Amino acid sequence: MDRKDRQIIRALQRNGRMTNQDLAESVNLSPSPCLRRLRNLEASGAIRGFTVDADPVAYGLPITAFVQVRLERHNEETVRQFEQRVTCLDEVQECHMLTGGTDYLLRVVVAGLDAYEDFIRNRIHPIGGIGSIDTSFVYGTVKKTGVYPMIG
Amino acid sequence: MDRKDRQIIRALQRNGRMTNQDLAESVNLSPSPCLRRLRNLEASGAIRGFTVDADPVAYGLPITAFVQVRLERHNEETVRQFEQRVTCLDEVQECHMLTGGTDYLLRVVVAGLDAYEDFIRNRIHPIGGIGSIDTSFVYGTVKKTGVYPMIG
DNA sequence: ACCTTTTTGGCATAATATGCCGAAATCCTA
DNA sequence: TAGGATTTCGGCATATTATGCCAAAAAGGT
Repeated sequence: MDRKDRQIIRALQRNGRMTNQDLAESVNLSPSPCLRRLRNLEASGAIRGFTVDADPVAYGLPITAFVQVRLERHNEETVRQFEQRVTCLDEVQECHMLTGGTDYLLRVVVAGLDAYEDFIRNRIHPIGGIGSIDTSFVYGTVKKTGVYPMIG
Repeated sequence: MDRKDRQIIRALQRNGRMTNQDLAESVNLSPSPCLRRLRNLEASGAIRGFTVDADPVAYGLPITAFVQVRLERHNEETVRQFEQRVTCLDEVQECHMLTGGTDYLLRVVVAGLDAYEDFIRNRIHPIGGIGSIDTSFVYGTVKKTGVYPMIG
């Protein structure tokens, strides 16, 4: 992972579907070595994959919520059960383990407030072992970028 | 935005760089109308862009933090100033406005704990008008997907 | 300075995207 | 439900792009 690899990543974070020729030009390489670097970044896991940034409202998911979850107990079985079940829920876009007061932070997308109530009651609570849930709804996004800061 | 458009979005969320021919096959269309739908989704804003999912650790950003920010006052000038300044900070990958106890939730990536301290002291605090900052570091990610749940 | 290893650039071929056309399907109205 | 208008589709020709291979240049070590 040298300076050129980071340039390639940043260029693709700005436009993940740009052609290899444009990518090569933007990092001052000819197409051949540029494509080889890209494939190496994929093979090494530095590039996990490519995605599309779709407007959730246009898609039909107008509600985004951040959900802070605390477990009742932290024995292995409770933790394992929670993580395994949460991974299977399509509404959960992310689930992170956090330092501080809460154990997990989830980002959840749903079609409406009624769908959110259904999600909490019939998807989350049945998992069991949950101590507390604290929901914050997103009512505006000031910034959203996938471009990492420059290094070196 | 019909069923096929949502299929296209979900397919591209799984692999944003798949060829139009593979995409067409996965949604049971021939390449021509599939590409036309894709271009329409881009033009309408339903598709905002394409990105690469890069491993921040491999890139050189091992620390990810969620930062909850409350402002001292909520007059227009304080809010405008905060949002304008935060948008310019490369370490800030996301900034959302939230219901509940905190005004803003930021996702921040940095090269280390010292870089985080520098970020808070020399980038965030100088903005002014900030009431409180509550940082939670990510020490594990249970799930991270860009694929929306199926609708219809 | 020499040799080894790695990375690069160019080229030929295969795969893909793009734009345009007529045909099929869908939708609206009577 | 029949008719006509509108939308969406599939196929084809052309232009653009990706891929794999080889020799040359650059980088690194002794």
